[in-house]
Amino acid sequence: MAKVKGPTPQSQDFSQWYLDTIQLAELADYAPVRGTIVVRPYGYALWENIQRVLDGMFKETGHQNAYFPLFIPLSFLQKEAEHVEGFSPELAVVTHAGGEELEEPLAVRPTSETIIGYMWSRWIRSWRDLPQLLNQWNNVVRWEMRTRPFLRTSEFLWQEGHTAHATREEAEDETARMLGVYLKFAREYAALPVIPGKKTEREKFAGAVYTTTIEGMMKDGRALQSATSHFLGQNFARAFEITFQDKDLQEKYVWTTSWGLSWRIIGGIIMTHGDDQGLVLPPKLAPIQVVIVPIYKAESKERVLSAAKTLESELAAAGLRVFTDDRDQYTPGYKFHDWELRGVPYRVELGPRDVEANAAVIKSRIGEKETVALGELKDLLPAQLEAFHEALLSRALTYRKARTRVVDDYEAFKEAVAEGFALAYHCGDPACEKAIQEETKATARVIPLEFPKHGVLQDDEALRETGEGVCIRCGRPAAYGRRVVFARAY
RNA sequence: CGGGGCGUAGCGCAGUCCGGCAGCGCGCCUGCUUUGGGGGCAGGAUGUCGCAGGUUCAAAUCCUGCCGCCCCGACCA
Repeated sequence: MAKVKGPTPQSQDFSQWYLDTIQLAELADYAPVRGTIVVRPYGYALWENIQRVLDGMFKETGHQNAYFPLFIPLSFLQKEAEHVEGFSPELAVVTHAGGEELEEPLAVRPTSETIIGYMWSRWIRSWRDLPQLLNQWNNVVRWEMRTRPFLRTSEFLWQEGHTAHATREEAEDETARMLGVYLKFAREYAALPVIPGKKTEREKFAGAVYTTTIEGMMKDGRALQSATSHFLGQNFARAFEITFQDKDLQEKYVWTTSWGLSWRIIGGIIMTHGDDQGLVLPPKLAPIQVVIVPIYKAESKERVLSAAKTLESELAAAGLRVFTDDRDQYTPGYKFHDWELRGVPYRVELGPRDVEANAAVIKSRIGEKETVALGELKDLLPAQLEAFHEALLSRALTYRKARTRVVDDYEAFKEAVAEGFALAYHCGDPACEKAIQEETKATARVIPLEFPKHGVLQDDEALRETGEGVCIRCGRPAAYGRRVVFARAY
């Protein structure tokens, strides 16, 4: 037994566990500039899988990718009142270039509504130019005061979708449709049981009419906003004069939406599924789904490695992302720990005894070892990975439900948000929300809603209930006609 | 911006009080051996002691100034 190389236990210090795990699993490392990170190959492979899946879903819903510039004239950000107020404090601004002071400072984009709005004002003339259904994969910069890898970094990677429509109905429909895409991605690929719904006025996007969101619960009971889809109304259309001539010959402002998902979702995956051994990755996104660890002595090395390579080819042919760890300098035990730390869903151990018996030992990242005939693996493992996904999703949902409490008095509310989610009535007054935050550190995370047309449904009966009540804090009549999810958030 | 802490090998740290050969663990390199849950033995490499100045025969250590990072708070789609 040698020294233990592993993350700080979750129970001891969850935040430290998170930071340790990212470093030890080689997902990312700190970069020289405060708040910036380097995404290492293993972490980037995870991001690429996220990109590939989501990009396919965007294309299926009719969107096209484009690319808008990193630099935006500072004046653009100032055209929409709420937008400028929301983003000014965290803007990075370029004042010098080419050895000279610039005539107009350039904002490094914190998001692209403004520059896209500007371009649309030039491109859109007729109702025939609508809808515009665009997406871009890029980086944005927001100079946050406190940073944390993946969750809040000075620069981050994401996708931002932007659409423009002829009617309000169409734009609102788009907003709900894309929330549905994110919800599907979260549940069916990332195994994250998230709660869909609307943000309160206080928590909405700066410049939106309203913001929809999916909110997840991390293993420490805190909430993570995992993606957002905004209905922007005509706010940006008016700011940038984006108009079109409609069928009825009238000149009208377009209706726009925007929606985004960032690498923060990686943080969500880590903190939802991980354990004291390290990462646990959902199989559909895992860079490596199955790792083969060959076990041999000098005399059996050739036989075992040959069998491992044959198996690798078979599994790859069956569509699995498989890797054979034939590093000679490490013992099998070391490799077991190493791949568990990296969250690989399934491991196949292949030694002389197994090769002799035409079998292998398999072990799920969250289960026990079992012996299986070699020939069965290519059919068995894909089914096992599917089951693994379901196990992660249901485990996380069970956990969230256990840490969610329906509360009707403020003391119970305080206890609930110290541990997880509180479902409570609220008056809807932003000042009251602020007071709650000051008194409990909790904020309104989401008003649970469903949009059945787009598959946006709750996974917990308690989130579906409607009703009238009085505000948990001030006792005034409640808004929204249902309970709101409150929690401490990342 | 307020409060606290830390800068010494790739990483984690001791040494600083009381000035006197630059250390420990892990990792890394070489060889032999080992390999079914983080092996063993032997040998080896690696330092602008955050930066600048000062005191001294002598500074990681004392003095002065500066810089950076981390944590807590404020801030934050």
